[in-house]
Amino acid sequence: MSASERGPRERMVFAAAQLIRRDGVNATGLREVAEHAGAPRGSLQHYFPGGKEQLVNEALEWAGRYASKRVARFVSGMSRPTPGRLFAAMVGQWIDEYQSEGFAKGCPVAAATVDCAESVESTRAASAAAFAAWRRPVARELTVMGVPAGRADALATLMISSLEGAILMARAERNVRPLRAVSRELGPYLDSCV
Amino acid sequence: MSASERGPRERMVFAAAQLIRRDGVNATGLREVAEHAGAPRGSLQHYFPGGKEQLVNEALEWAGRYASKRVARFVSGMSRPTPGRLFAAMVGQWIDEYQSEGFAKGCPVAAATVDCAESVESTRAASAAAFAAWRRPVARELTVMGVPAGRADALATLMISSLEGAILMARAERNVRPLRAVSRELGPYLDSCV
DNA sequence: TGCGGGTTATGACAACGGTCATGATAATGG
DNA sequence: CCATTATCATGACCGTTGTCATAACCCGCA
Repeated sequence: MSASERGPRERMVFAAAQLIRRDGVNATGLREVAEHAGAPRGSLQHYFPGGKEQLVNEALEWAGRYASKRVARFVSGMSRPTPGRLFAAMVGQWIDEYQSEGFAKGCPVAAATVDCAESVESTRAASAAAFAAWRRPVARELTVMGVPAGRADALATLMISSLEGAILMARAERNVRPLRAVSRELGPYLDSCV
Repeated sequence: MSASERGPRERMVFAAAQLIRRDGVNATGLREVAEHAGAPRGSLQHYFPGGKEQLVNEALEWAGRYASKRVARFVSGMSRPTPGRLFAAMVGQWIDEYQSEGFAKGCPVAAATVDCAESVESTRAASAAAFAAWRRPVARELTVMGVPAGRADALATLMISSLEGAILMARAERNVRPLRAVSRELGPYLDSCV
């Protein structure tokens, strides 16, 4: 998740995602995004003629792709992957971040859903797409692991839901306890579904 | 959850909670809260000298108490309560609301966590308190149902996390599918923990 | 009747938001 | 070399926000 030195456009999308993660969509100013990306303010209207709405939606797209890639990487890095181990890896990434960097940031898709689901239709759709882009590879990996096709999608939904909720509670408590709890409680059950 | 005809102070706290549920904390204006509560704008500074921060925190307190009461009511309304049935009731309340009133509103505690966890310390603490006020009675009921004391809190955390995440996904998708999925998948497992 | 508190009402203020208009500069290609 | 696009830079506009100051109202009580 490094702020890689791509073009200014990508940097602004990335910066938007990070600021949304921390403060939510409405509290994230465009001037702040530009500054945080080391990009000129004028570039915003050039690269994102659709305004803040477009920038936010692209940040969600980015987040969906990122989550999807992480799932594939988690599984490919395991010698004998199981549903519980995949879930532990997904949760573990958040535990690691919170322990090493503090509880400043949450999930950008959750933030966009909370802030825009009712007020900005295109962003609501982008949130749904991001969740789907995340859930799809999880479900696919579950079927590869032996989960019946009919249950894979529901289990993937359960995994992502539990993680999202635990992220919220962990940030509120400033404690990784909720993340550990869902990982420990749900992991064995997921493995029993193969 | 009726907008009962209490004093104007309670009405404003209630209205704040509802608007936060819909638009998040930052997009909820104080003028809008007063109007929505049928209360004069001047009353805000009179009843809430601590400003928006105090109002939001009290709305979270209200939400925590409300959730706590609901849990007790769910259990007391069951002839033979089990963990899975309690979870189904908690999820079912959201399914019912979304099917009858649309997907406009989410959980106010989630909204406050997303919007204020990093920017307003007192509100972060209020969010944590609300989550705790919700989790405590759930864990207590689980132990009454026979769940080992050592696991009750973790299972309560799992239940609330899954519900919160499913609420987010349901709002994004404008579909109760995620709520049904977590209810169906997690219910049997919860019952196996007695 | 008049006093005094708890309320309500209204307007102003400073700050900040997203957006747009307008130029300046850099890069590119004929 | 020029011209045409791409990118950057800056300032202004208008709406909204939270907050505050001020004053009027209301109603029980003396």
